Amino acid sequence: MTAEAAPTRRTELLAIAAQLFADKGFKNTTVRDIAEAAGILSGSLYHHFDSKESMVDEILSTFQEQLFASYDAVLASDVDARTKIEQCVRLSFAAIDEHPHEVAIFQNEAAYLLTFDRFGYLADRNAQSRNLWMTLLTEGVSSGALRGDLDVTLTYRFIRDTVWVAVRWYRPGAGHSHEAIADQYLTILLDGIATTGG
Amino acid sequence: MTAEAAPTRRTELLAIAAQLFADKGFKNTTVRDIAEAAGILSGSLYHHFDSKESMVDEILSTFQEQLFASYDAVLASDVDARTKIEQCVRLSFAAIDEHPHEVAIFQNEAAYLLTFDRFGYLADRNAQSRNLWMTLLTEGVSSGALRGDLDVTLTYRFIRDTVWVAVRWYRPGAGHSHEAIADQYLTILLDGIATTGG
DNA sequence: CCCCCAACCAAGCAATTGCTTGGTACTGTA
DNA sequence: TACAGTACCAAGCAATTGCTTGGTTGGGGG
Repeated sequence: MTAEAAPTRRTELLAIAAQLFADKGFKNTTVRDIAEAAGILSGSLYHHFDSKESMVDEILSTFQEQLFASYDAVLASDVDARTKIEQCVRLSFAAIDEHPHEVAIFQNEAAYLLTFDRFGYLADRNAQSRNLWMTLLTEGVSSGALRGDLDVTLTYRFIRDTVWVAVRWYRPGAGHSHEAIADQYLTILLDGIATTGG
Repeated sequence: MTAEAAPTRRTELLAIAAQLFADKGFKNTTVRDIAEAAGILSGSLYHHFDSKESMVDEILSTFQEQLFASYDAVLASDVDARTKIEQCVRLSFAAIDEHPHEVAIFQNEAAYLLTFDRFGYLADRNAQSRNLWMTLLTEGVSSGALRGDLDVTLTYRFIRDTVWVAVRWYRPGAGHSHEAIADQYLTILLDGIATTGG
């Protein structure tokens, strides 16, 4: 359905749609908005796509595939849990840097899109992400790298939320680099903001 | 405009609308949805409110007023910066517990609503909140209670995001209490998740 | 008994929405 | 020259949207 090497125009239109979906929301973006931004009429979009839903679908599924492939690479590597946690965090901030629109759409629209059957794969990806973090955190605790009194479920949620919600304010090429942000965040997460011995 | 002791029915309708706005989004909730949930016809809503916009407006402004009043109480108290930070965090999780719909609406719809003049006060509240946290964090750093190498702007964003985004998964009366969540979060924020001496 | 008024209904209007249909311009290939 | 395929236009339809209008109901105060 979505397969093979995409022609240019289709990809262009998806990028335009992604930006609008990210900025104004899916429901709040009309097909006429997308068409106007692309310099064509709204009906012409249906030469390229079945529906407005198909557009978000293709945007999100393509992104998720890339993202989880890079998570898998980290998991397969031969380092300890704490290092894997660090790498996953850095990787997530890098994803925000490279695909801000896609991340924003997922953050803002996932709950709504999940009410449709065709977006069930988003729930699967959520579960996959949850497993990943829970495994790493549990490993970290039992190996002694992380504090024993951690509630891993809560810690997972805090990490997930703080990392991804950064898409709301992070702008590529403005202020901090995504690497610098990841550094600061990891410092806070791992060692806290209080002075030691407080 | 919004003043004085509210009659019962109006408040009921606002509560119904708030739940729908929080669950499905403002744009994605129709006046017919609200009316149906209230057991009346959509036109009858306009006996109580000017417009759909007026409903969110009243929901959000009322909540923000309460919230910032309680922040002010903390700021006026005579304790050190670190204690004030702790109290503000606890207070925020308590707000999520007591007004989950209002918090969710503000989190999800603020960006969109800010495109209308009438919601300009939301930007003012954001600035007010930013000032509050930046002041407390800067005080904490200069008094030596917080680490000197902190980027206070980034730290402010991390705290703000992590606290408020909890509204996405926190459900009053299920699993952890909001106090327990605040405890865990403060532990992580202040002392980190790594074992000391790592 | 009358009147008032808050709360609501019944019906519908104008605008906006996603999407369809039938046709046209242009480009490359044989 | 004929043909095919891509990318688009022009026009409009059916459904949904927020909101309006004029009228009805039922309970409480005088």
